[in-house]
Amino acid sequence: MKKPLIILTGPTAVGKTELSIALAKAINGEIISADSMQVYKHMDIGSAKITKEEMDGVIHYLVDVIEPSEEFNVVRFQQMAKEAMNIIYAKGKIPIVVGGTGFYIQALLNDIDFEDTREDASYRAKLEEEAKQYGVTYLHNKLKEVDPQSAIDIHANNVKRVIRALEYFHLTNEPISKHNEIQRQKQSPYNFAYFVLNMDRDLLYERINKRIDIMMESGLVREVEWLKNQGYTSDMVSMKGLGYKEILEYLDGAYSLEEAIYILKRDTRHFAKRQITWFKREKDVIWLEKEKDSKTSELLEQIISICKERGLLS
RNA sequence: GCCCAGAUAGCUCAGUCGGUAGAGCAGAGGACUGAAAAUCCUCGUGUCGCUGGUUCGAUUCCGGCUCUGGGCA
Repeated sequence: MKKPLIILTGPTAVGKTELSIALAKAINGEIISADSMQVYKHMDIGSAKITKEEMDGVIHYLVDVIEPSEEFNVVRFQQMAKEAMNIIYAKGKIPIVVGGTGFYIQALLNDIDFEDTREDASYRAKLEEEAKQYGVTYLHNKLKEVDPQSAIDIHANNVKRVIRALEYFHLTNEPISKHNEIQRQKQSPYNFAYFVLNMDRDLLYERINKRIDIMMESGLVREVEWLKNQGYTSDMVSMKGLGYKEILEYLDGAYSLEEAIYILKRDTRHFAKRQITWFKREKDVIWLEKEKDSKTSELLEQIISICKERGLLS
């Protein structure tokens, strides 16, 4: 018998948090965050991290659990999220995965197998050096030799993914394209309902702009200054997050605060668009349209009735 | 009031030695299977301010008008 799993996602600033709390309370569930930034400690304002008050007693996993200097990625997410799910199931409750990182959700939902494909930092560094030295085409040609399918799928300019494909081959002697092909066939081991909350694009962009103004008022600059003073640097994955990257560059004098805010708003809008593109491609997704005057209770009703239809709730 | 410079894509601007135009940004679409808030790909028709004139033909040259900067009074 497949175990139940509810997913609630959507682009940044659409209003996932509020709805997720209402949902968790209504069905006595617990929340697992699928957010690549809210996992980090000390990064509260820029990641729009849920506060203790907002949680309102609902138990959250994977929020505020690792240091900004630590490595975090899909695989760690998957492991930690699975552990959290087991704890929740043991209590006889339903896990609700909430957050905007589509890749993480996919890895968890379809239980993608990453086991035999560790990363090799020194080999990566070597390839990065080669890309700099001989250009992106050189690396891409290298990939063409060992994994022609990936060379077709991955654009030469996409150095990160070219490197990952080469690294995969280096470690396993198998093309990553084959691995992807197999993983893509996977069916989810869960009885799930995958909700994507979305709204009119212009309205969403307005909310994003406004949210960033609020972040600035709440002291985003101070937060980033503090992180900088703690020794966290721009080469860390955590500091590449939206809000951190831009403010850090402002603090380093790359541009004025006004420019930094403009870029931050713009890049956050671009990010939201990419998120939507991701969810459009995912199968078995249930879109929830949030209108300007939608009430949380109405959206909640929709979610619950669909969950009941699918046998997730009685 | 006079002088000068502008007025071209949502914005900033380029350009057409007269044959109805193109960049950046914004915006849109897409990819993604151990960096994913990362990384990468694709997409440019708009009364060329209005109105007369010259011309086979004007966004381009000439005149007038309107508006916007700047200067002089």
